[in-house]
Amino acid sequence: MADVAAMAGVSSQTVSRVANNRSNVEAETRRRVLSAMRVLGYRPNTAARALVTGQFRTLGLISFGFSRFGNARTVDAVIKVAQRAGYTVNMISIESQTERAVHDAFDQLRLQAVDGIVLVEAQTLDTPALRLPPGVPVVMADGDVSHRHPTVDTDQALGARLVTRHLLELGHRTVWHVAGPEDSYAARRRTASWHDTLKEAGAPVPPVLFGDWSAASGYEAGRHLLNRPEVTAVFAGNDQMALGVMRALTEAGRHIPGEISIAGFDDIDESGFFSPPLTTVRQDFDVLAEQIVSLMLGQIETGEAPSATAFVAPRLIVRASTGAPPPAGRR
Amino acid sequence: MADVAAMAGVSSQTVSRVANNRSNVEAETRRRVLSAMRVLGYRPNTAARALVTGQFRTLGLISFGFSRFGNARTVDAVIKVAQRAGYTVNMISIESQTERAVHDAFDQLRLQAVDGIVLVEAQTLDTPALRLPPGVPVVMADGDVSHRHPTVDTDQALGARLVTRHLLELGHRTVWHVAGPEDSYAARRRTASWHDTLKEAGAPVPPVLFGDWSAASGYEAGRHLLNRPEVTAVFAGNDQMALGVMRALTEAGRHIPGEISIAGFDDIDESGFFSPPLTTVRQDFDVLAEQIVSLMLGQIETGEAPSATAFVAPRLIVRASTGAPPPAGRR
DNA sequence: GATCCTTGTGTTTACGTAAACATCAGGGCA
DNA sequence: TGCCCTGATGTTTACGTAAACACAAGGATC
Repeated sequence: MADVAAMAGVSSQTVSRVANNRSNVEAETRRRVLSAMRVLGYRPNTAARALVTGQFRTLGLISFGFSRFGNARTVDAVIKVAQRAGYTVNMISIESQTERAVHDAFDQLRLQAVDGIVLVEAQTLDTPALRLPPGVPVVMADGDVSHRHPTVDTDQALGARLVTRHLLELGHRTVWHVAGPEDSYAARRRTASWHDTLKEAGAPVPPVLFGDWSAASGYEAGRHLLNRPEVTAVFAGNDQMALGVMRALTEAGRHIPGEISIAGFDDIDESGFFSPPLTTVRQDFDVLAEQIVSLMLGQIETGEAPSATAFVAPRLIVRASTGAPPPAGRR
Repeated sequence: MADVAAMAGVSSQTVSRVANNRSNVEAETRRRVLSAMRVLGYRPNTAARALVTGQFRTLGLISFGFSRFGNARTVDAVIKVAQRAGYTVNMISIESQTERAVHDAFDQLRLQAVDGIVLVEAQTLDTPALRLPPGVPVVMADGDVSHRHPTVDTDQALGARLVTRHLLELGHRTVWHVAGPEDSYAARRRTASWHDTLKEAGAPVPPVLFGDWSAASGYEAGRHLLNRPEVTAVFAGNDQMALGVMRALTEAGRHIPGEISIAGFDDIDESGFFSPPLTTVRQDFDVLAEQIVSLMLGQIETGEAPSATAFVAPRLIVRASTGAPPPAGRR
């Protein structure tokens, strides 16, 4: 920086002003400084800048691996949006979802000096009232709304309602449900909404089967469903479990959707090519990420935590895995 | 830090020594300082530390989105290994795979001050001899070996060989291939190895069909294959394309593996639950990540770039989508 | 017993930047 | 004409840390 100042014949402070795009620099001076910067290949030192300003233009992101489709997509989208806003993303991936692990991750990020922290899939924590160390802006993605931090999430309830209604409208007497793990807030909301939608429609509410989001757990659930000849429609908490259910049924010679209709949630890239292609719910992760980052930047700038909760609407994608129930005689 | 020094009755330099775990501090003094640090909730300021040392304990990672299974798994594993080594990972996600975009990402990471940069799936670049700005250690994951940077990758050739041989040994006269995009180095190596394996076995080499890794492109390829009654075995470049091929065949009433055998590459989480479950090749991303990070840290410490190329061996996973060819009469 | 090395500690300094304050020239206004 | 305000720029300082150097005390070596 000193070299640039010398070459341009100005003080280092003026160079700083140009580097930060301040207004009060004469056009001619600015031009000289910029050209000197280019010639010398000057690039501002982030560490020194951060030392003075206390700002790092970096966001921390804590996530629980990429195996859940929604997590991977959310992380990817947040990174891209943050980049556009001139922020870099510092990632931490946690194996176990204990409060302790989250705290450690939090500590590490604060050591690494980030301006704010995004917590993806925060709901799977032991403690619903997670106490995070104060002093850093936080935004929860896909988290429990009761938290004291701003939260952004897909409208899980709406998604589950869309699927359930779709199946009822096809003529099914009721819809069975393979839920995600009980400690997942997203899973709980999907399940609650499925339950409410059935109630509203006056349909009987069958017992819930629980899975863990994996295709294997869906397969298990599917094996159970085989013993219930009255089942004609199944809503799985995500596409992987739907795939597992389909596999179990197909293996047993059941025809989908002729005998049983199956629907999922997420619309992973492969869903359109399952046998048969899967009816599911698509989330808009790009919009989700926009909201997350904008809430975060707002907090960083104002220093205040809005208690806002933003919901992003999902969309029903109808494919070949759902259809009318078989005629009563064949059940 | 000054407060800690005052409370412990030592100089700030001694506090610094304790914080950095230097040896030359008396046990008693160390104890006093540590307790003072705890009481005051002291945490070292990364920016100041980086300003002095020029080290950030941060790795930059450039990746092309998470849609490719291998990328997502590699990124996740690298993050976890880096964390264990006390490094944080700063991620950049690029949409288009042009040299220009990579350069921009590189610049941004250097601004954010990282100690080294990992480039995931570097092979899809326009220029095989990518010229990266010097001065920062680089490790390529899944990249062209001809580059001047150390590279770590799965042994793609071995994987393709395992699948192809497996199919030949089942009695198939030859094996068709749905390849990944031509600009992908991984795809090229899988294809080349498939080709060589057929040659070695004296089997005829059918024309290659190209896809873009997506299930949709696999479906396209599958439709083409339907016109070729002589096809009894297909090796798809990844599991998604294999799924697409299976979908096309199933739709047309073909039985897998009774009439046609299908194999993939990657072993994505869902592959075991396709209809039928998919024979495929599993890569060990954890080992891959270990190698990447260790090569990186080596470079950072010594300042020298080893021209090493490390290959990680994959493993064949045999499931129900492959079997003996149909008897000649039924072909 | 003198010299040297080692060990534990303190003092001074530099890292590169932006904030705070200081200065100076020129223009508007009474 | 004199005052004050504004805009462009320079000067000084602080940010929190670790490196470099200094120094004292004690033990080992000859």
